Amino acid sequence: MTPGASTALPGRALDHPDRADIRLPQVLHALADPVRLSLVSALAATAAELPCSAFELPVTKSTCTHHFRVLREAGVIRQAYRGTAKLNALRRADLEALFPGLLDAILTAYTAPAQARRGA
Amino acid sequence: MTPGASTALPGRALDHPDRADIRLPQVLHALADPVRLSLVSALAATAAELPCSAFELPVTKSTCTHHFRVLREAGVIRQAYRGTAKLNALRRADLEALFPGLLDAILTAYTAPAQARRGA
DNA sequence: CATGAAGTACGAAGGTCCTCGTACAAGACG
DNA sequence: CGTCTTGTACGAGGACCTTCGTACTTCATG
Repeated sequence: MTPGASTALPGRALDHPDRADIRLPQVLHALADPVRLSLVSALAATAAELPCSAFELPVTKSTCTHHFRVLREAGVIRQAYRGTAKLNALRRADLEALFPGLLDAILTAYTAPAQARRGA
Repeated sequence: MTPGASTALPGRALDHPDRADIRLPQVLHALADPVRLSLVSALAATAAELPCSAFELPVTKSTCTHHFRVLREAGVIRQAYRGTAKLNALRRADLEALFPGLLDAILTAYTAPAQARRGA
């Protein structure tokens, strides 16, 4: 299942798509899920690397692993092991180079969704 | 003004979500499909209302109807009958008010996808 | 009226996705 | 070494999505 992607990482290695292999439909699909949208929003808010356990999600660990994998395989986040934890970080530079303004527009729309909806 | 184009349509009526009911995940999901992305791109390029038959799609009429319905129910386009034809138009103002910059970012990413992909 | 064009409704097949439970692997630590 | 934490792998169930074919409606026009 691992097509020779082993490098010099301490633990296991993870497959990430090259910047040139990131596709817009896949990114949009990855961000079209509420759970993943909240993950990405949390990552963008901290601007740091977070382990999976730092998120409070309404799903189980298995599902969490699944969502992180979808985000990673779409090219939205980068994951790296550090001990038993796995740190997650947004691929802001890659996304900005490929789709300028897209991530910010989505994060803005997600973080401030009420301005045009009601007076709240 | 076009006769009877404001309140009651001459033929059948179509359900459109209110601006306040447009949801980001649904919009992203609607735009995550290559067929629908091409539809939206074509609509944005002409900045006019187009009938369904104006698009050359690799799918049948039934599938085309389905995709237009997904876009309409997500709040991305507005549809109106005119005779036997059905005109489609982007809901740019609504989308821009709810998700500033989102549509432009997606259209830019879709229309000019090769600039940052050089060397691949 | 008859014909044709544009689009819809309905149902079906095949695939994908989200969620979960359970069993397991890798590292930290006493 | 034994145990705990963190996360994975695998499979299953149920829902949803995409695509199509066929029959149908609606409207324009000769």
